[in-house]
Amino acid sequence: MAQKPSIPKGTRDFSPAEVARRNFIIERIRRQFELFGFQPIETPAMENYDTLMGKYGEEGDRLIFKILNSGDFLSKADLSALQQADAQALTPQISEKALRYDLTVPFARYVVMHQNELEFPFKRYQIQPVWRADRPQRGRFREFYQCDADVVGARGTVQEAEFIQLYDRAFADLGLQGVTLKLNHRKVLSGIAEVIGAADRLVDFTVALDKLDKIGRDKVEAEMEGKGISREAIAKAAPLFELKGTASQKIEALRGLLSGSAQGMEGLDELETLVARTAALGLKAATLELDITLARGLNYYTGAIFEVAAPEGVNMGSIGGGGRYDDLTGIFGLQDMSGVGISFGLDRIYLVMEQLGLFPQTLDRALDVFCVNFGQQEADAAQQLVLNLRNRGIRADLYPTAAKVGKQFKYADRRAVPYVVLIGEEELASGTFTVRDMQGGTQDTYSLNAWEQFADRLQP
RNA sequence: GUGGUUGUAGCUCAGCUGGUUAGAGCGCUGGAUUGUGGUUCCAGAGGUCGCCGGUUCGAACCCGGUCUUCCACCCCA
Repeated sequence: MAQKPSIPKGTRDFSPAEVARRNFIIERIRRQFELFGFQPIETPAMENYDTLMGKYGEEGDRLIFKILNSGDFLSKADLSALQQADAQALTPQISEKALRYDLTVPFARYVVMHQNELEFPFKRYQIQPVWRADRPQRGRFREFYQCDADVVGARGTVQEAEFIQLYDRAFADLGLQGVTLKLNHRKVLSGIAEVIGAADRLVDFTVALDKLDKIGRDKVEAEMEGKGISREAIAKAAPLFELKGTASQKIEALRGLLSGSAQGMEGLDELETLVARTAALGLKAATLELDITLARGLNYYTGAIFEVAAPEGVNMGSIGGGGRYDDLTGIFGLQDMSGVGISFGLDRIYLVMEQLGLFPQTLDRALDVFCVNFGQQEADAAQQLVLNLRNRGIRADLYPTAAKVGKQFKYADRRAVPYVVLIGEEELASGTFTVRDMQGGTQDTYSLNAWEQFADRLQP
């Protein structure tokens, strides 16, 4: 009995057309990464269990794919945890590796391990798959690609401004107009929590605030209260719910609220600098928006926070995100190494571009010239012609068998080949080949010796 | 992790309150057309009804479990 084939939940196969489109996105993003001075690295699909655990919060730990040890792993384990059905205690006993959950923590590990070989500030980019044991949904997979660019070893806001430009150029290069670059600052969030007297409830406060767009002010306030934030504190935060206007106007309004918080004012100064610099440099495809409700990755971000929203009308979670983390390498023993980075979510960008019909049609064409096979002798001549064309950089192929001509034409049609070459008995006798323009339906004849005339027509 | 949803031919889907041989369109194969695709006509192949178990004289249909899909949470790219 044949086994019914399947792949794990949340994973996908990619067809030739899909790979061509994914590569299109990757190439454009990579081009911008390199134009901005980033260098590529790659890291293993698996990291040591201890490298990953505890870096993404409790929720993150749950979503990390753990790899079962090989061999007779039970004999080495302390099985009391198994008897008590305590998965949390048992897992480290039987697993010492895990699949990469993101590209940032492996990068931090890389920087610490290779610190003596690196030139700081070190600018790296990395385009690789990551794995999360999440429940799949549209735009949410268990295996997906991230495209990250990070800089470590430099402080200041110049780099943040660079990343805003990088985002914008990449989306412009992809032809994806209308994305929103949301900007916030961890110090501003901390400052708010400080001045309203809820500094110890920072995460609960920001997580609730983050839902403002989705559930509205009343429910946000109710959730804050439910998390133990006092009514008095919530009342003090009222100006947050009424922020309006341009980024500068919002910053002005926040200065009033945060005047009692040194770090809050520091965050506002940085945001103001970033907004001003971005205004001076200009944006091609994206708009910058100050969003005080943006609260992501608070486990390690310490400065500016970025998130990218798809163009309006496209139902998709964030298609990118990033921020500054002052001490990510500290946990691996390298202190005072400030970093800042951004990430592009390849799979979500793909879905957005597909929905908006932004992929170039030429991506569907994998072959420029297709040569019909009429039999042994004709095929010999055809093969030589095909090789000549390939040497010119033209994608050309010869059908492998002398199948019916109708069938071969149908094949060429399916593969969207623009030109079909015929070298049959007649052509062979006269030393020529016939070219059919599949779109126009016209046919021309060239001498085999003058094949470059045909090549010139394809590549003027 | 919580709650819901989906699964029938390669694809998109019909299939009544359980009842004989499970259908359509598209696609596929062959032919009309032994040197011409995308149009047309004719013929044909193709299905353990996701999987396991249960109820029943009888299950694609009812029940339980499981896997999968999609959705809302949680969280996130």
